[in-house]
Amino acid sequence: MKEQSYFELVYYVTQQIPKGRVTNYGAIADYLSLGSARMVGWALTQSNKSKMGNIPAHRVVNRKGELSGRLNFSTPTLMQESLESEGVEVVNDKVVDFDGLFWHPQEIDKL
DNA sequence: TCTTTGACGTACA
DNA sequence: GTGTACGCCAAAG
Repeated sequence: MKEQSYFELVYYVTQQIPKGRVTNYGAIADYLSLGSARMVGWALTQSNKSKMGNIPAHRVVNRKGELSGRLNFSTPTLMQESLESEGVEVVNDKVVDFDGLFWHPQEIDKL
């Protein structure tokens, strides 16, 4: 992969997240060596604001498995609805069995 | 240019 | 378990 802007890398990783699985900002940031999980959130914020609606940002949650960024979506419920639509149980804005559904970006290298 | 803010995470009291 | 503090880096004002 060529050197791209950090947000493009985040887009790529986010798109590689398998359906029904989730990951967190820290994992992506560490995988891309961004040095800060905030960069991931920043990129995702730009992604939803941009015309790029292909970014499954709803599969990215914080370390606790909480849907911290749902307010940034078109509608606050879109994130939860999308996850539940993929088979991910969400209760009280948190992913159920987050530890079990967690997906490591490092899996991309295995593909 | 400096300051503030942010979809975070870890450490510590 | 909760609240505070700090690091991290980029964008916006």
